[in-house]
Amino acid sequence: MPRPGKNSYSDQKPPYSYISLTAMAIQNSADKMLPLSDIYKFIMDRFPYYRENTQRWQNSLRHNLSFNDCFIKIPRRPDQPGKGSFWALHPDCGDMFENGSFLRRRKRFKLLRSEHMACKSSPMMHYFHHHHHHHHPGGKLGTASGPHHHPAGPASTVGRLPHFQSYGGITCAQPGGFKHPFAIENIIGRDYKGVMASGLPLTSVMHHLGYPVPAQLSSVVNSMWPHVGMLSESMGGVPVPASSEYAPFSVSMKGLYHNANGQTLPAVPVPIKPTPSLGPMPGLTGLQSGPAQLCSPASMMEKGDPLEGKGNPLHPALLLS
DNA sequence: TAGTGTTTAGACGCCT
DNA sequence: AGGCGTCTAAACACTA
Repeated sequence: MPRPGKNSYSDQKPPYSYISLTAMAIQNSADKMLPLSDIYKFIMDRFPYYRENTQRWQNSLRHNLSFNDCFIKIPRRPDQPGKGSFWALHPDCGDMFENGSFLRRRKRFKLLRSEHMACKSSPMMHYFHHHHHHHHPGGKLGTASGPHHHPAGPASTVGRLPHFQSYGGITCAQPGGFKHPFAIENIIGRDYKGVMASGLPLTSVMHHLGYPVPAQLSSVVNSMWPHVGMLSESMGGVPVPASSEYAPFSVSMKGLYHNANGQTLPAVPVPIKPTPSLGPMPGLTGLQSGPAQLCSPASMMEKGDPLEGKGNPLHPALLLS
């Protein structure tokens, strides 16, 4: 049984899918969003295997970003020039992975067509188009590139909310607090909790984009995403739910409502996929099992769990520490 | 021009 | 067998 060394992955392919690797990179960032180049960088820094054949895997990675609904594109602010957009995790993608492990993906995160349509024509979009169109001189808000015929789901940015989708990955709650060895927290590093505790995925992105978030948004949120009503109401001043900590893969609810200075922030719409079986805020109990809709970071191992088949895999935490 | 983003297509393995 | 998820390749468009 080979024990992991610092460079254990140097000559072999890490047991993570590109989705996992991308999710790791994004989760590891302070703002929960990264430009493509930084995602590349993260992967190459952590996994020497990917320092070669860059064209191949980077093409695949880009494909995944575009193809998978769990990744959302966030436009750059005018004062942050550069190539490409930022990429973040869809707040509803958390449950993709089992036990918070990046080695196994529970299910594919996919927006429904109706959700794409709803997003596209949402009043929220109108709001932001109206108030913040200046952020997009190019006007390319998600390249609406015709009908989606991809069998596995629309890959274009149609229906994505270029501004709003940027909650930058409300991370995933892990029911029961179980820390899978391949969980993001262990994979990325010890400061993960600190990052998560201090970061405001939603608001940081809002700030990043320079958007004011008026209270009137609450009503819009309620009309668009009734299932997040609790969230919007809470953000309007109602105290946050008692169980506001969702370790290890979650963001404190406080983080959603308060900025770094402890100020209460207004509502921010979170286009969480409607899930009839869930409560107002999916996964807020922190004890959910089953079809939780919280963002559980990923664990992706599409080709079987190495814990089962190939023996105990190398512990990523040992690589990253 | 290089990097970025989208889309299509084929192949493979796993699961039901 | 069929569905699904992933990987790879490639073509193409857009943009800094």
